Amino acid sequence: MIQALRGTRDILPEDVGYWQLIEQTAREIFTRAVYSEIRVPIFEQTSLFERGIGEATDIVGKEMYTFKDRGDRLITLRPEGTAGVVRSYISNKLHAQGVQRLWYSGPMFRYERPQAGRQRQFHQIGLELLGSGSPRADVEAIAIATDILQAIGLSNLQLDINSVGRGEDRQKYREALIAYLEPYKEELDQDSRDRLTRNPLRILDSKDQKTQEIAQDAPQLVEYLSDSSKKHFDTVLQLLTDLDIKYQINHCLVRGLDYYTHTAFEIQSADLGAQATVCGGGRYDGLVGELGGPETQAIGWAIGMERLVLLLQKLQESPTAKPDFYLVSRGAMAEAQGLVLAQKLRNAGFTVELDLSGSAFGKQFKRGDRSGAAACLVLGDAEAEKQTVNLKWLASGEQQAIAQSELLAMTEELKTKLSL
RNA sequence: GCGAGCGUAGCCAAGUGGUUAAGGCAGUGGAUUGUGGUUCCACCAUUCGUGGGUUCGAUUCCCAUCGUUCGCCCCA
Repeated sequence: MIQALRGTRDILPEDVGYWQLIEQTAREIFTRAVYSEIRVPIFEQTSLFERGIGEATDIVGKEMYTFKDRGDRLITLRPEGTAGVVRSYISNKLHAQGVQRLWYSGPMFRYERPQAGRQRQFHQIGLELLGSGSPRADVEAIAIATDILQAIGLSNLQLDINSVGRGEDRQKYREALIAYLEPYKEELDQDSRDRLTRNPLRILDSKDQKTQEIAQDAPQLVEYLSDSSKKHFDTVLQLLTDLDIKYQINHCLVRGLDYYTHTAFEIQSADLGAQATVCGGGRYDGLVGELGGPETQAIGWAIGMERLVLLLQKLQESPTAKPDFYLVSRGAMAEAQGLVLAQKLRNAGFTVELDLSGSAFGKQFKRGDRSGAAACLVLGDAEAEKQTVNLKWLASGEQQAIAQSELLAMTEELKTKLSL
């Protein structure tokens, strides 16, 4: 048997309702803030991600799906959305049109060990706001994220926020941190020792007891922030308070992608396992310039769809569509008329499920009942002969014979009855 | 990339080194050849993820492999 590749998953009809709920909610909220959808390619030149995300990051170093195509081009399946959107912003000179408010959704690919809430092909909805350095831009972006999460019914979420400063601030801090930690090298846990040169900021977040103690007295990133960066951060926090968005400052919060500057944030759920982050993002004022565009200030985030679905599954049954009518028919003439009637009702705006089995009426009713339909439409030889149809409301059992033409003429009445 | 657990039907599962692998849900057919939600009956795994080994004999023990779950790492 051919099985789906490791870390990929089929989203089956029984679950697709969750996905549609999330997508629809996000779309509405984006639209209200006048964000436009952008659709960019799923694969790009490998160098885009190397330059954008950073050569030293885990994502680029060991998680990308990279291959050569038949034309010998080095290609990578996108591991995240921002680099592609920024590339498009530059290629299409969108910067010439002022501030760009964009959103996207779709699959991303990372070669990781799968576990709950982590797959190799996973899906994100993301926002990118390009062309503004205002703290209000940061807060608008964050507010849209919290609105979406709230609108789909999630609570018990926590917003962690930090400022990672400008690239050069962070570089200076990084050096100071390494200088501080170096003497303790032997006392650090194995993971942290490995991170010392690669990603020292993450050491502050280590779960190891001893490492925690050492990290207590380490220099703090805030001390290295420029005055303007501090001011920006303070304003962001003030604006969040104005919007009544609760947050927690987390000085250890750093993001794994090199392009972040100033504001960095994560939204986590306590109801997930180790993969608790449902939304992550931040400001990336250097990226557009880095990739060959004009210096442009920007902020963005991405939501992990699979993780949201996991949370929703705990909260509610999968939203499924129930038909208004279930059409029961038996006999050649009746079945032909039934198909025509079903189509006409559908065109009039009703959802109609057509029983194709040709089995006994009893069986068809049983299936009709299970479909959750409000009513059955029954067509047998007798009805076909007279061009009528029996309308049976399943809740009450009440049944009436109606001319087919009349049924189609009473759509308003039916819609009222179905509360459509 | 590292550590640990798991893998019996579409789903949930019981089971044992020995001729025929419980049960439930779902599905299909029938009781009821024109009327559902209840009930009853029948059917539904030559096979226990896959490959190899040990054994007279393995779904059961061992190894490998694939998948999955949890944690580390990383991240959405």
